[in-house]
Amino acid sequence: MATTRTPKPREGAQELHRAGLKATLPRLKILHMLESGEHPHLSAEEVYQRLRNTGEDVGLATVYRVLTQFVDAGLVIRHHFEGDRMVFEMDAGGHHDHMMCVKCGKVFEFHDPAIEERQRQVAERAGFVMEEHALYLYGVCEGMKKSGKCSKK
Amino acid sequence: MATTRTPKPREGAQELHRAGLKATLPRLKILHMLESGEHPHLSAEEVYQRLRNTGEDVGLATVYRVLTQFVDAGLVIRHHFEGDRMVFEMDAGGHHDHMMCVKCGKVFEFHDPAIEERQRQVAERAGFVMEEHALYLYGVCEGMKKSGKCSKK
DNA sequence: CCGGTAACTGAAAATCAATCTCAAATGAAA
DNA sequence: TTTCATTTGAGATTGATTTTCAGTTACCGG
Repeated sequence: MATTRTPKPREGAQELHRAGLKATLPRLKILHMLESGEHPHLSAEEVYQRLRNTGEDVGLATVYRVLTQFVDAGLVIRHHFEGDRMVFEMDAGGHHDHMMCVKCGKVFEFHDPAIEERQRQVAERAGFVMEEHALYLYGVCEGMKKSGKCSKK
Repeated sequence: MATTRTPKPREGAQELHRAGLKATLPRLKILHMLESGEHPHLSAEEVYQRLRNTGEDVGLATVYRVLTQFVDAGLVIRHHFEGDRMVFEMDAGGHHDHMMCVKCGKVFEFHDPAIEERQRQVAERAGFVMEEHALYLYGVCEGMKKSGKCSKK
């Protein structure tokens, strides 16, 4: 009766196994954090800090390793914002590009089929087989335009 | 009469002064290298190496400093290719985006007014004041598709 | 043409993000 | 459980870029 095994998040385990990864604690924790959607875009450092703040004991190296594995497994997408450290985000399927506020770091997402199509055409015209693209817009978000302070970040 | 490149770049001095910078040897050398257009996209390391190969005696730190000053002065544009080191290019005025071969590193330039316009619209719709954007396409260039070897890089 | 002075430079040290190393810990399968 | 390959954490390492600082150099005034 007292089969009280650790009452842990068995949910994510499936996902990890499907990806060919053992369902270890660090991996489950990180997967959870990204899936929660509370902070869709996180750097390795940020993931690390948040885990620590929650009292978890994971190494920074592990965070980097795991995030890279998630990217390789197609679970997560990695972004390289201008000059910034890299940030990670769950791959929810629907492709989208990003717009970042240079004042507060807030990130907006958007998708524009017309732009996508033009990109394809441009690549083709140049004799390229396009594999991927990175489109980032930088500017000042509504909140920062006036108030000078932004809710996010 | 030979209107070719001035062997001793006294020309650049004007440009530097206009930018509020003293016309020092390292700066003139670097400006010249970028202006020559022989290699439109160069990393700090590459600029440094090329200078050394020409027998010039400049420090790597100086190359980095000068390039950053040029960027701040609006003379040069800095790019951050996916995960790569940053590369610099003269700001010739006409804006353009880049397409890079993931096999050989060759860089193509292109400009698509339609894409630019859509970007502006997207930003506006999101309440952003767009300041800049970065659009990079990655793929396999014509040369690499077949031969497996590319003239460039 | 000749200083004086602030700007500039090179070399070495410092930073910073990201990766690697390796012994210890852990997951999963028998 | 027992085993064994995988995974982890801490710290060392790398590689790019930045900073520090003492020694130059460019440029303005005389």
